[in-house]
Amino acid sequence: MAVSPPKPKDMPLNALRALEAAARLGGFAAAADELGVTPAAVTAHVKGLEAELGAPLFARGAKGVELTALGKRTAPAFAQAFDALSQAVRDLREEALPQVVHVAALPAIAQLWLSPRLPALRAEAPDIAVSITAMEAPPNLKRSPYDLCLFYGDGAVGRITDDALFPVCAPSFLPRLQGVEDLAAVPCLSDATWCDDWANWLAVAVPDGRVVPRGPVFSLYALAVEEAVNGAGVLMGRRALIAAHVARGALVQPFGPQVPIAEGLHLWAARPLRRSHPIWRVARLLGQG
Amino acid sequence: MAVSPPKPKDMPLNALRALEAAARLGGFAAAADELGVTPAAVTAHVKGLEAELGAPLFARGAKGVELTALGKRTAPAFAQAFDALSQAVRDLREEALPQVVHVAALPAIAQLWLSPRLPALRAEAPDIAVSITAMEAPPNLKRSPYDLCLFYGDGAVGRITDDALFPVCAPSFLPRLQGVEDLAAVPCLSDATWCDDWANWLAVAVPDGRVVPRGPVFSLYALAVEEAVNGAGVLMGRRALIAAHVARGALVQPFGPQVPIAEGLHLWAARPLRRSHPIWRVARLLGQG
DNA sequence: TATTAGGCTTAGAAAATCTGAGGCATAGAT
DNA sequence: ATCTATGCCTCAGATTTTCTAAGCCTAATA
Repeated sequence: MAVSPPKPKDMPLNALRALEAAARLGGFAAAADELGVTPAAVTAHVKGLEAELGAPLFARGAKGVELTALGKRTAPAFAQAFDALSQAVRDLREEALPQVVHVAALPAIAQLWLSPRLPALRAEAPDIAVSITAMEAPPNLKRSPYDLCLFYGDGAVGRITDDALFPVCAPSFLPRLQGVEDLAAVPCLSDATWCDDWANWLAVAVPDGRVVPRGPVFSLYALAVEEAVNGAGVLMGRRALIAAHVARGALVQPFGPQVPIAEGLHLWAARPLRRSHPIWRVARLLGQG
Repeated sequence: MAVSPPKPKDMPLNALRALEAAARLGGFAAAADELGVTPAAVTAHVKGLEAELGAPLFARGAKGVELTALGKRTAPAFAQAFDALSQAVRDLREEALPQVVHVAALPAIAQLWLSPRLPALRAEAPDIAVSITAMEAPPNLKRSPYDLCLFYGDGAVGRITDDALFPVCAPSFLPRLQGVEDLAAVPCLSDATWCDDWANWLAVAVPDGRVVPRGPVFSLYALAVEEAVNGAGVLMGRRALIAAHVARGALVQPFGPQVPIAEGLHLWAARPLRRSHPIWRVARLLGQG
């Protein structure tokens, strides 16, 4: 029976967060990814909790981990608590700096769609600073410090614009593209993550389907666009992203139809907002632009 | 505009906890005490948050700190979130080890009142393990991993027993105590935290009040009791705590009245419990004993 | 005027946390 | 049946966070 200060240490908060993420995402690797650490760290955290608890929270299998009954019963409470905490942090940030709006967007969208609209945004709302972070996938808004997300998606809510595919090239490149069949003879630029765009367009434009496009692949769509502008080849363009270049004549459509795609640009916020709120104002200005 | 992994680090959880505690308790020193760290650590945490936030959360004054308007607005959300988190941890612990009940008690109560009752408790509920932690002040049940608290208090809810003061000594010491006035001539044992007990009893027993007790002071009441049993002097006893010694004849009351005191033994739980719950069973068994 | 209480600062120490490399086991593919 | 990919584990060492200790400062109190 100890007397004075036998500090009954609580469980470490970071370990609890790891547990929560692993439980919610169904795996240590996914949790590690969300938390921005290695899976080994998550392993260690969960193991520490289980050791202090004296009972396993996950059943380990070769195909991954699964929550034990104990974990299943207790995990939701942690999710809620951390949600509340994240929300509190977001509110705190916002109260402290109400004039900064953090936008998360796909790199291509950030550079090709959002960037050209920023001057107008600044003009309309000079009091608001817009900070943009590019990332491959939409963040978990409940856990990340972003106010708005701008990505491709396929619902109706939050849709800003639909999109369509069509080939484009520099005006100087036009002579080399008399018809669709010329595609087999010129470099066909494409993006690594949208590698299906060519096939999807060809399926409509050349249903007989004997044209197989070849050409360099870029990991950044904006790079491919730049190359197309420089006359490096023909690009399968996404209307929403190359509209500015087309409008200014830097890119032209040599032939063929515009093929609508299921996904369009979507903009959404972390939560409902008052109409007077800076985040809401930015969303409205972007949605109209 | 960074591209891939510009990890937008969240605020550190431990710093947020320090902020919450400081806001709730109204000072860094108090927060440090609750968290079991030095005030310097709390200072650093809060300063870190303020730096990242770009706005002060506390107004520093020489007499302590006070929340700024920003802090006042945002602190409650953190308190709620951490409450939820603590509750989740408590539930987790309980689900994992439903048969262990953690009791927090005043050292004197733990040793002199609770300890003698443990054998009966074990007999009645052999499936439950009772773990006891002694501490000077009741813990914040919302933030500490204790299931039951056993301390002196003065309400009606949760009261187990009232208490009263009267002098006691070893039977071998009786000859030296013919009357109240002899108190001035013998060692009067007392406890450091209950230093008023002698005065309170004398105020009733000897209203004229010319007796001034002198004698060793102990930081642990149980030590004073032990010394009294060993014939070292006369102790101002608290009935609830020395009942066992009196019953077995190790201590006797030489003279004078029993003076009721306002505070009695109180037992309370962190939250409402089902009657079948181990914690509830322990509480009931203690409340009846 | 001394004392006390509460907070700040700094440098250094301690502890938590993370990484990186190597392993193991299973599932599905060749 | 063997190969490959996935997902997790372990361990040692590195890094970062967090903490302490000691001294200073200010305002209120005695």
